[in-house]
Amino acid sequence: MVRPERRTVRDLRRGNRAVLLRALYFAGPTSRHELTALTGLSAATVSNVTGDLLADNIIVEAGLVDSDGGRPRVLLRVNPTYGFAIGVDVGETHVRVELFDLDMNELAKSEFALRPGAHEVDVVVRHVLSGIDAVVADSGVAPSKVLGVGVGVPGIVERGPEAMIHAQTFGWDSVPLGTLLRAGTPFPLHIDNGAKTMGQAEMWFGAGRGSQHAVIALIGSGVGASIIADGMTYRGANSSAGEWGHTKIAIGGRDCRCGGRGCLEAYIGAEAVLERAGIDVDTSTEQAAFAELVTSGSPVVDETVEYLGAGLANLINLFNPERIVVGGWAGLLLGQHLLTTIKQKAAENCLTQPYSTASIVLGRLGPDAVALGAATLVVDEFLLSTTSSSVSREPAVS
Amino acid sequence: MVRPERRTVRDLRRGNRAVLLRALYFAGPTSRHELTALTGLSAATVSNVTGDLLADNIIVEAGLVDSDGGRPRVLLRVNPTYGFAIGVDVGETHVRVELFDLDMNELAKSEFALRPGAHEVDVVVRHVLSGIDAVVADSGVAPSKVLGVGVGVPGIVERGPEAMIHAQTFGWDSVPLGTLLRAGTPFPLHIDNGAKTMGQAEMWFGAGRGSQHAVIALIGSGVGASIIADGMTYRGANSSAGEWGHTKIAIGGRDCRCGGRGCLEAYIGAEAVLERAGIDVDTSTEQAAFAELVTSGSPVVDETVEYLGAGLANLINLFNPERIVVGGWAGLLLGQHLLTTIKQKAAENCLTQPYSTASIVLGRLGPDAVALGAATLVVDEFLLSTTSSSVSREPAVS
DNA sequence: AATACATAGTCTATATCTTGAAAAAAGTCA
DNA sequence: TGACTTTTTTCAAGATATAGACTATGTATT
Repeated sequence: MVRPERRTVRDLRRGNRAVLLRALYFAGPTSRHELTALTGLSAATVSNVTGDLLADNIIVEAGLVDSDGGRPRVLLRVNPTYGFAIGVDVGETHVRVELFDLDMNELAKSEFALRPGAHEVDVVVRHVLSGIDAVVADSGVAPSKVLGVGVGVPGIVERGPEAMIHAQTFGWDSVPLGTLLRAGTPFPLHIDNGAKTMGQAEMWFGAGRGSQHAVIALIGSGVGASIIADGMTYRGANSSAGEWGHTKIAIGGRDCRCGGRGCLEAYIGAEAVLERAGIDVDTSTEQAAFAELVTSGSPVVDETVEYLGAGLANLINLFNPERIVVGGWAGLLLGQHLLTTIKQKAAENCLTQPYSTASIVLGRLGPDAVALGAATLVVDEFLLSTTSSSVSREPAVS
Repeated sequence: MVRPERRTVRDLRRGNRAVLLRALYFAGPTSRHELTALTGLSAATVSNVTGDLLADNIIVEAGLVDSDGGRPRVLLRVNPTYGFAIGVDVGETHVRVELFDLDMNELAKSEFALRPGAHEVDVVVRHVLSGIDAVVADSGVAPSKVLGVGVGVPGIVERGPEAMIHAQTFGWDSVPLGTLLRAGTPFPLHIDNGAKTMGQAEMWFGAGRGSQHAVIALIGSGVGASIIADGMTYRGANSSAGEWGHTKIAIGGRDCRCGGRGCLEAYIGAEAVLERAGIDVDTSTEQAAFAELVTSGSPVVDETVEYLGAGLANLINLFNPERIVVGGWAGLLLGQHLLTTIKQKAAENCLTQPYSTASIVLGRLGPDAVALGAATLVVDEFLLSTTSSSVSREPAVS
C-alpha cells in the first residue's frame, strides 16, 4: 500500500528534469516560457533545468519566434541525434530490426524471413543479434550512442532480467529471451509483448495520441489488445494483461487454437474467419484472401463483425476507455470497409453511458509498427532517467 | 503525457508525510526504526516527520517493545480518534449510514428501509442527510472532527463536484447527487459506485489485503466488479470501468434487464438464475430461495457455475490479477458450496499462465461492507493529505 | 553497584532544491 | 535614441533530506 515516490531533494531534480524532457519530447519545439505552463514549474527552474540539459547536449536550440515587441523566444527541442534506439519485431514470418534516432526517423533496417512454423529459439536469437549488428553498422551510429534495444515478441513476457517468454504460437514455453540476448549484445534490453509495443506506438504517434485511457485492439491471424490506463501500458501482476483474444464470447463455442472453446479469436481472428468461410490458405496467401473475403458480402463477415462489435463492447464496459483503436492487418481491413457497422454492433452490445464517451477509430500506423513501438520502450526509459550518473535502477529489461 | 508529480521541496515533505502515515496506518503499531525500512526514508526524516505528526496529534505513541539489550522501541500508531469517517450505503432495499473512527470501529449506525422499486431521489437524499445527522448525534462526535462522508451508490458515478449518477436499476438518469447532498451537509463528500467501495473494503480489510492487482467480483441480484490496478481502484476515463455484469458471454443469448442480450448477468445474477430455474420470488424471499437452489443440485446451478467460471477467466485473461475475490451475497453462497468447481471451470476457460498466477478466494467481509468501503474513501483522502494547511486540491467529490 | 555493550532516536552541519523578485537580455515602436 | 514589451537569467531566501555524531535507555557482565 505504500508507494514510495520521490524522497530526497535530489530525486526532485531528477523528477522535474524528466517531466520537462517529456513535455519537450511530445510538444515538439517549445520555448522556456511555454514550458513553465506545460510543466507547472517556475520560470527559474525551467531555466535551470534546461541549462543542464543544454549543457549535456540532450536538448538543443531550434530557432526563434518573434513576439510582438519583446525579446523573441528561443525554441528548444530534444536533440534527435543525442542517442539512438533499436526496435526489433519478432513476428510469425520474420524478424525485423530497425534503428531510429530520437525523432523516430528510421536510419537503418534489417530483415530476416522465418519459415512458417519454424521458430527455433536459437535461430531467432541469431537473427536478432546479427540484425542489431547490421543496423548499427549500416547507420554508422557509434555503439556508445545506442540507448538500448526494444524487442516485441508474441506471447506473454514475464518481467525481470530473464524476460521469460511463453508463446504458444511459437512453441516457446519458458524461454529466457532476455538472458539469451544479453549474452550477445551490450545494449540495455527492453522486451515486451508485440501487441503492447504496437499499442505504445499508436499511443505516441498514431490514433491514440492525446488520450489517457485507451485500448488498442489488434486483429491479425490472432487477436490481442494493449490496454492504456492513465497514459501508461497496463500490464497487470505478471505482464500478461490484455489477452483479449482468448476471452470467452460463446460458452462451448468453436474450438480455438489455444485449446479452449468459444474464444473471441476463434470468431474474429483472420485464420479462424477464413476457416469458417471454408477458404483454405497458407500464411503467404492469407492476407489477400482475407481482403477479398471482407468485400465479398459473405455472411461469415457479417457474423465476424457482430462478434467484433461485442468484443469491443466488452472492452468498453470493463475498461471505460475514451478511445478504442482498431489495428492489426485484419482489423484494419475490416475497419476500412465496415467501421460503421462495427460501431453499431458495439453500441448494441454496450452500456449506453460508457459507449457514449468512447470513440472507436482505426489505427494509423499500419500493421508494421511493432518495431517502432519496441523502440519507444527505449525512448520511454530515456525520458524517465537521462541522468546516466544516477545509481542502479531496476534491471533494464521490462 | 506529462505527469507532473512532486515539484517543490515542500511537496516532498507532504509526499513523505503521506507515505509515512499510510505505512503506519496499514502496518499498525510500528516503531520509528521499522518505519525507516518500510518507507525507505532515513531515520532522521522519520524522526522529523513523526515529530510533526505527533505534534498535530495525528499519530500517538502506543507502548514500548523491548529489544535484546538496547533502548526499547516506541511504537507509534495513527490516533484513532483524530477524526471520524461516515460511510453511506445506498442499496436497493435500504439506506444505511455508519460512523467510524479511524480504526474503522463502528460508533453509530442509522438505517432506513426503502420500499422495493421506490427510489425517489428526494427520499434517498433525505434519508442520507438525516442519517448523517443521526450518527453524528448518536456517537457524540464533534462535527469538526468528521473528516468526510463517503457514499456508495448503484450505477455509474461521474467524477466531479456534481457526482452525476446514472443508475438504471434505480431509474436514476443523470442525478447530480453530489450537488443535492452538499446542499444539506457541510462535510466533504466522496461519492462512488457501491461495488467499488465494497471492493476497496475487501482490499483494505478483507480478502484482498496485500495484493496490488486484484479484481473483486460482486454477484448479487446484479453483477459488478471492482478492479484494483497497482493498488488503486481503476476507474477508467469516466469512472464506469468494471461493468463486468454486462459483458457479453453469449452472442444473441438470454435477455438481460439492461435491455441487451447475452450479458453475463443474465446467467449468473441471482435474479436471472432464479428465473432460469423457474422459481418466482420477490426481493424479500430472493436470498433464501437462492440459498436453497444452490444446494439442490439443480442443473441450472451447474450451468451458472460454468458461466461464472468463464466470466472469471475473462477477468483473469484481461487484467492478469494476482487475486480474484468473489463477493456479493449470491457470490458468497455459490462460493461456499462450489468454489472448487468454480475454480475448475475458470481454469478450463483461461490461459494457463495467467491462471496459474491468480488465486481465487472468497470475500471475507460479508455482503454488507458497502458503507465500510465508502468510509475508506474518506480515510484514503485523509492519508493522502493530512496537511489541512495545504492549498486547494481537486474538488473533494470523487 | 559499576561498567561495557547494544539499540533507538535526535541533533547538527551540509549540500540541494525551488521559488519569487529583481535584473538582464533582446527585441519593437515611435 | 529612448520608452516599452517580453523572455530569460541571476540571486537571495526558505525549506528539505541525509550522514554522521551524539544522546537516551535499556541489558549483560564483572
